[in-house]
Amino acid sequence: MNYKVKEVADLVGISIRTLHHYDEIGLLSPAKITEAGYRLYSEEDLEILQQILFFKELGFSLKKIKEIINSPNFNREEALLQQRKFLQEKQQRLEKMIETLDKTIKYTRGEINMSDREKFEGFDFSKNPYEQEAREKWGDKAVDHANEKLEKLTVEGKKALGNEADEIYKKLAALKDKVSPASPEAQTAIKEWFDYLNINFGNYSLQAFKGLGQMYVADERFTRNIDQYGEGLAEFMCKAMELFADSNSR
Amino acid sequence: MNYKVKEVADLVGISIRTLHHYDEIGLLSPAKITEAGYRLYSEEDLEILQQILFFKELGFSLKKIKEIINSPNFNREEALLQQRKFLQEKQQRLEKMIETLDKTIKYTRGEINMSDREKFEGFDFSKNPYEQEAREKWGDKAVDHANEKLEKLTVEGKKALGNEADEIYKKLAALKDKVSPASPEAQTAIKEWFDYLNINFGNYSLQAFKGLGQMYVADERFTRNIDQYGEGLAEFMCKAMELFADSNSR
DNA sequence: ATTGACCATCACGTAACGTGATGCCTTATA
DNA sequence: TATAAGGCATCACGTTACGTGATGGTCAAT
Repeated sequence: MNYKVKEVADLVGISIRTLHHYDEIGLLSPAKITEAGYRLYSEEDLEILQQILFFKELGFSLKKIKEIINSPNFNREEALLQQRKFLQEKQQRLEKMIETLDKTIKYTRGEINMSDREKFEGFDFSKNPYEQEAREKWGDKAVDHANEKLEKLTVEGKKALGNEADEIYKKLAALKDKVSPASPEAQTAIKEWFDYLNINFGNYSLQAFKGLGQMYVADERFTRNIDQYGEGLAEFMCKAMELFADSNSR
Repeated sequence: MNYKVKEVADLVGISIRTLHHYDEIGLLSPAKITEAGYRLYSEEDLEILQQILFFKELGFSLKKIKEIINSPNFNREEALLQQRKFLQEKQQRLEKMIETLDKTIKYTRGEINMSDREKFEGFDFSKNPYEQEAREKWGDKAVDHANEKLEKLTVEGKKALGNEADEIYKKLAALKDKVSPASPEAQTAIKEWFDYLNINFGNYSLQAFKGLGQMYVADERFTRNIDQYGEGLAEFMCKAMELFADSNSR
């Protein structure tokens, strides 16, 4: 049920260091940690890891992957279907490269002629060709949408005093240098934030709330907006939100 | 006829910086440089670049690629055929990943069950799976390392008589003007050489053995050393080694 | 003669780990 | 039950393959 680092590494064919790294950057943290500090990965962790590796195969950066799987409108099945499509496209690219290769072989034998352009058909090392499409699905539009609201709450909210969000931000900004994210004061303020979001925008699950917090630090646009209330506020909130979600679930 | 950096970059789909980088590390330097210092790439340069990118697609490091295409026994057509094979293997890996993906989709829908092992079929992010094979074809550090020792064996071996290597060299030197490299006598002596190398230095594949033979004539230092036992011995051995490798591999 | 697109060379930055070094944990075996 | 081997953890610095400006020369067209 619970895998240790080496077991996971051997099972999926990656290095232990890679797992450490993913933990470090918060991309994939093990479900449990023993008293001795050993990482224990659950079956669900494995499934997230699978997702991560599919995206990696497609050339996404870890940062992007993190954004995607933490996106509020990320959907497992949709992602899998999308990845299927991408993998097929990649296969076609490979097919084209093989054709180019075949032509080149004939060319070196002097059997045919080949233009310089033809010599590079199927090649595309420029940019990740899938990113644009993925961005439309999970990235900017969705994020922008959430961000728009947030911007109203931060930038304009600053002017519109008496705004509840503004008050909460200020309260948190004042707390962030004095107490830890785990402190009762911070957790109380974070609960206000949680309730505020649930009243004003759809309903946030604890999981989604935690994900949102991670977005605050993962996505620059959020970070910028939030940090207007004080440098490091985004990070402080992220931690507080995670703690809040973890301690209130189960 | 002559392409400037941006033209190459656009044609191939890589960045200008990449070309600069390849020049810096001596992987691909332009055929010409203008007075003003502009890089001008020839058609041949493009073909080398194509080779480089094929290898890159297969996950080889730039260092490895440099070693390969500078290897004395590098052969353009052979490389292309090898790459074709590798690309096809990669395609199959992708195929497997897609199958895994399909299974996973069904699995998330609860239609089927899936073991943790199955969830990662087709994955292999561990090591470059093609490197081993390429290593045998074009040789690598391990071979180079053994070659250093070999050099000592030829130079110093002459003095340390009774040395087995010395005996084999002498036997071959005596044969080279009397029989052909394909003769049973020569092949028997060459087999002794092959066994000797395998006993004394790691294990030589037949491919590596053949490559080593080609090195004897391609690299002056080897030629000089070997030919101390008799003019033309290096060439004789090269042919004998190639025949030995080809007839024993089937 | 000037402008704008292109070229060059630093030189520092970054991503995704690799690679020890050092020390605690655990488990099979004597 | 002791002990040794193998696994795990955390630094912390190294590496690969470029990205990203900054700064300044070059060239063809206006």
